Amino acid sequence: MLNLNHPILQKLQKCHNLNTLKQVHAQMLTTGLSFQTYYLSHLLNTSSKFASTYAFTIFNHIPNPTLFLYNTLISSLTHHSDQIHLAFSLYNHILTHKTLQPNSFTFPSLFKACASHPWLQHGPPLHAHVLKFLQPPYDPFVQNSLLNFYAKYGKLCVSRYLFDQISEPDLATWNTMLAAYAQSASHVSYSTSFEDADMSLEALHLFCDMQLSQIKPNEVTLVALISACSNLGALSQGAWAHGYVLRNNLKLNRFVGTALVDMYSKCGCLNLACQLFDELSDRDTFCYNAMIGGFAVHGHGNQALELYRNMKLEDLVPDGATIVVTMFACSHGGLVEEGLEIFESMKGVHGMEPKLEHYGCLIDLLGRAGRLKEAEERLQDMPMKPNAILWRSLLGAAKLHGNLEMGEAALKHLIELEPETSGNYVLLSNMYASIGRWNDVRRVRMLMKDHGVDKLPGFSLVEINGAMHEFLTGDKAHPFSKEIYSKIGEINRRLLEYGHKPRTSEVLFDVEEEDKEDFLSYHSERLAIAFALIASSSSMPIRIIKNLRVCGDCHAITKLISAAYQRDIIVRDRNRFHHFKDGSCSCLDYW
DNA sequence: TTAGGGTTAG
Repeated sequence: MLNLNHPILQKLQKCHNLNTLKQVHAQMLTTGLSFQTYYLSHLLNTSSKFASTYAFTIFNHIPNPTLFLYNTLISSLTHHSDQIHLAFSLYNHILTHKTLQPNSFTFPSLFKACASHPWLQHGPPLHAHVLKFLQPPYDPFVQNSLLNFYAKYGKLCVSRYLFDQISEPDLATWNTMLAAYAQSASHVSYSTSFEDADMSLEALHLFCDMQLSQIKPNEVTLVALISACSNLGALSQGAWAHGYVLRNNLKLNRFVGTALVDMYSKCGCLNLACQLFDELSDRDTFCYNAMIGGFAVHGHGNQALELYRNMKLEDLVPDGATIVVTMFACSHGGLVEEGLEIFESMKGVHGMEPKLEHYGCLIDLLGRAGRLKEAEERLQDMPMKPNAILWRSLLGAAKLHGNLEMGEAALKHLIELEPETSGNYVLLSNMYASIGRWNDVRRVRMLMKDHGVDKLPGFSLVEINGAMHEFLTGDKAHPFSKEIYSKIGEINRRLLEYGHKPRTSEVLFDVEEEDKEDFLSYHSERLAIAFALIASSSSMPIRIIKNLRVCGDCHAITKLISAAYQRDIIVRDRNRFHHFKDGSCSCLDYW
């Protein structure tokens, strides 16, 4: 064991600059090699960047470093993103060394480093080295770091292939694979696409497989499972996972807690999310971010701001994500001045440099509030190149406030950046349709055709008695299809009595008025609502999850249904939640 | 000495 009372180590503890460290180092070189090895590992275990940089300098003075020493130093260097290149240079030392070659301890930290940009490309060649230098069966640490790497590299199928090769996966291996599915799904976006849903469903299936094996889940397992439920909006399964934590005496630590707060919020149960958040004992910035984000997507701007201010009372410092969710809350709550103040405070108060996503929030904040000119100016003055999300935000604002010229300009940039994304064309096309410029609608349709773009099919999910039912626009595949369409007829007749006039301008195509009305009637969320009205208890709120944004007509009609049928309807669309109750919506028509 | 967990603009 290392003697921590050794005078050189005592001096080392007091070193806070390079000059004093150099003096200590000179003394260290007078000691034996074994002491130097201990000394280095001690230095590295402090995990401070200063220490690992200095250890690297000292390392170069050691005549015959052992593989143990190389591995220790590589691992330490990979903990700091700006020193990863040093870790790889040491790895190359090993490769060129006459008598050394990498072992099972060398690879895991390197694969961890490869799991993030800009080191992703280094992963596959490193995998080849594993095959060259190690003998199967491979060490579980190496296998797990490989699974994790391929998931982050965007090759989830390779992770799964490697996972399937492992005859008896251990706890960490199950957890790695589960987390890979859950993270790949949420990573794409907050929306639910077919692919995201598939990945989250796969996580749920994998958890079932795990239960059939002899491996008992731990907190890490449950975090992945709960995240998958958040992505799917699967409340029953998420609540079951919460129950699992309690039944099995797993710790409700801040990881599990944050995942649950996020899950309840993304499944539409903001009250449960709040209750859980209040009960968490060791909250950190992540917990706050999840809760502020929850208030934000449910349209509770003031509560989000209150929490943002309160986190300082717990000595917690906001990070980049805190700013994003809080500005989102301001943007969707019409709290423009408050949002601007937070953006300005990033640099001034918190010493943070705004990133692309923060400018995104800023443009959305100004644009949504109708301050289009300012939004455009801020976009032009940004220190980095605007991405597609930013232009789409400006396009959305231009559409909302009827500024065609700005919309057209934004679309031009968008098509350059994302020629294959249908949503961009649809936004502009709807803008033309809303003012009856059908020739322009046709022109956009042609443009879509030229670029080989198809309109993304809209779909909605609704949970009835624990089972998820899926509907596409105009879908007739459901076993109760006949009843559903007949219910839609009844709803339409009833809403006419409420004075509803369909907003046919929302239909993308130039068709006869009556046909347009039909087309609107069969948007996927209408089918889902009609089915829920038939199949669920009248005392239960209807919960819908939609992959696209709700169209203006569906939004108007859902408000009326909530009054006419006295049902609370909660819709999670691509961006946020809409709580329909007694004829109005929580978004205050500001979405 | 080495692997697996929560939040984030449209």
